[in-house]
Amino acid sequence: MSTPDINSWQSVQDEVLRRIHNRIWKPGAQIPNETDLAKEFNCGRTTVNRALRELAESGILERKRKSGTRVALHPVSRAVIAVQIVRREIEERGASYGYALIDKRVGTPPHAVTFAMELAQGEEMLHVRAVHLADGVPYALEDRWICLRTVPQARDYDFAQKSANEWLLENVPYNRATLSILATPASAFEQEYLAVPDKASILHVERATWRDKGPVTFVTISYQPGHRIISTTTS
Amino acid sequence: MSTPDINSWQSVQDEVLRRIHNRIWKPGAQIPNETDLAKEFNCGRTTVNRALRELAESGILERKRKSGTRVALHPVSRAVIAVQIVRREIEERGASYGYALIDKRVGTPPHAVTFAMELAQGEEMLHVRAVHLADGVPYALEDRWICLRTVPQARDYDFAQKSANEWLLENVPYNRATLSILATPASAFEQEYLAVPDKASILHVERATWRDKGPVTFVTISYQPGHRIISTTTS
DNA sequence: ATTTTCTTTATGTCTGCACATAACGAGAAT
DNA sequence: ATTCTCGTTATGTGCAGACATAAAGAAAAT
Repeated sequence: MSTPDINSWQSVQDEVLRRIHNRIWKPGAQIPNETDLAKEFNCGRTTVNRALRELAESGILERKRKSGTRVALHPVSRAVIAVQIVRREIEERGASYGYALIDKRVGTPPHAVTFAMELAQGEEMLHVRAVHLADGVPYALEDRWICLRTVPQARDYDFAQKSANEWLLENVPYNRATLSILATPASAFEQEYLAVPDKASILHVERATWRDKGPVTFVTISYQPGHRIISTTTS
Repeated sequence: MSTPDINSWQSVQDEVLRRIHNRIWKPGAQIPNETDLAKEFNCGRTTVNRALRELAESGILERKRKSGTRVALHPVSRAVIAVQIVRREIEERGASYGYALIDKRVGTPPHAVTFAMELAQGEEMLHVRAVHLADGVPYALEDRWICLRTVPQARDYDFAQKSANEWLLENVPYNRATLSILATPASAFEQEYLAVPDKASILHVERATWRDKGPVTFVTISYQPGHRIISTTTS
């Protein structure tokens, strides 16, 4: 064989990627099966399997039993964004973190919220709003609805010191989550608490979480104009 | 053992997740090592390893050689967004796809572009602008700079029929990519071609790609107001 | 006390082998 | 021709055993 021993799953992956990038294996074309590749690379089939499995997960290859493996025609690359507590986000930028509770009250959530949480209307929930500060300047607004049926202990917790963002993460585990990113002009509320001009363009991240079948919370994080969400590179 | 045989990596993962959700294993706490878990679940260590490895990749567990495995204190959950060609995006919504080239010319890109592509200034690049239509209505604008040094064949390609988006993906492979999401008020250009009112809030996705060391392209996709980027759920 | 070296431990990976499972396609039964 | 059955094939997964490697902690040397 011209290729020297390629006997780590990482090096197999590298070689496969090289062949795809160099069009030795063209988009849509089938590649040799695992057994043959293992023979060529002089390694175990398990090793080849792991290399190819990961590439399939990342969308570069398409695999089907019996049919074999082919190079994806229109690779759907997956951009991964890290979702973490806002305090961490701010601290990672090297800024000092500050937090202020705006209000906390029980009420009936608007349609948009019950819809996103897959709930019928009318149920009372806890509404918590707060502002996260970076070096004393408003960095993001948190507008959160907490389901009191799933998280009754939230009613009595005072969110003045610790943000609901952190409190929930530490105390209420979740199973399932959705995330959605959108842009809107700044609302009057956002204008006031983010201290931005009229009609500024605000980036929002909406996130709903569930614990088993029970809805936990729905939150909108609204960032200062100019904020960017940056994806860590994949493939 | 109280637990019946758990001998697929998927079921091991489920059981581990169950214990984390039920606080049997608390955030920050160490969990038994692979060998012990394999014994308890009556399966091979390989199986446990795969289950735990995946959970570590998804940020739920933190693993370190010798130290062992612990439940992440502040899990950084990873939201995955699918990045694909705009035509597919539109077709998946059940709309008919349309495309129109706005202009194509050679010029010097602005600072923002050369910065994102990690280039010095002054190099001439191909600037292509186009609009993608869903059911005849503007869906997104594509504003793209193509590096003629890396992709010289782009100069002579006529982007009137096929969008640069698709042409590049089919003809110029890339290794590395960055992605960034932001919101801005609609520019005059966007107002005109997206047919939106003054000061509308536009969601942009910026993406730069490289082939080995060579910059390939930098593109901004600007969506209609109200557009959402939705993440596929992870764990 | 500080630094260096060694041992121990848990994870990381590779291997060969086995069997499970999806799915294509040939051939039989209708 | 259509439907059904079944063998073939490639991927998916499980296992035991082995060695590699990072890293914490103990022991030894300075």
